[in-house]
Amino acid sequence: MTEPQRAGIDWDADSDTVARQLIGVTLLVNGVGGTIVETEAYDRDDAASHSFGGPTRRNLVMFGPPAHAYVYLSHGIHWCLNFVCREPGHGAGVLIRALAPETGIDRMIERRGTPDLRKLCSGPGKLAQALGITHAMNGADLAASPFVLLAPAQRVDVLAGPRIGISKAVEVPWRFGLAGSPYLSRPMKG
DNA sequence: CTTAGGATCGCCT
DNA sequence: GGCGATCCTAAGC
Repeated sequence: MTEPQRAGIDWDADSDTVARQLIGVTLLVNGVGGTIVETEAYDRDDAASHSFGGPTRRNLVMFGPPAHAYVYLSHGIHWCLNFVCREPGHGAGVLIRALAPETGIDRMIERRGTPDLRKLCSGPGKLAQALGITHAMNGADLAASPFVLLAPAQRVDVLAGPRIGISKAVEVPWRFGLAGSPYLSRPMKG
């Protein structure tokens, strides 16, 4: 096994900085994945964040060390993948909302039950299903198997806008997307 | 113990 | 654009 190229993320930075850095990074889980095209930042002093109000049984991983996976069940149906950031104990994270399917596409089609490439990973619940993310990966180290993070091959054009599906702090522009990508959960304005 | 409400998705009109 | 699925979490009594 060759050592995978490191993505070079500054995990100790603010969650919005990390969310922006993650656009263009290649994410593989057990060899399946592609280029991250959409993320959202969440932080402790953020009414829309699970970590708002301090540690609980569910959000405990958000208060652990950075560069680890925080996985939660949404609406009793969908698993969603987050990357913890900032210093240990802070309670910040980045929701991985969409990626461009590139590696292990057959496996993703099988898991999602559709051959439509645009429907494989264009949303946090779809992405988790396509990559085989479950609660078993909650708290897992992103620097170790089954995760691989690779730095962008070239400069990326990142757009920012309001986050999706929340009822508080709706105007905070902490959603980031790769400009022009057909694999976003929804188009970025501008 | 009870209950309201989700960082979503897909099918319906 | 609207809504039901489905179940866990956290807060309230």
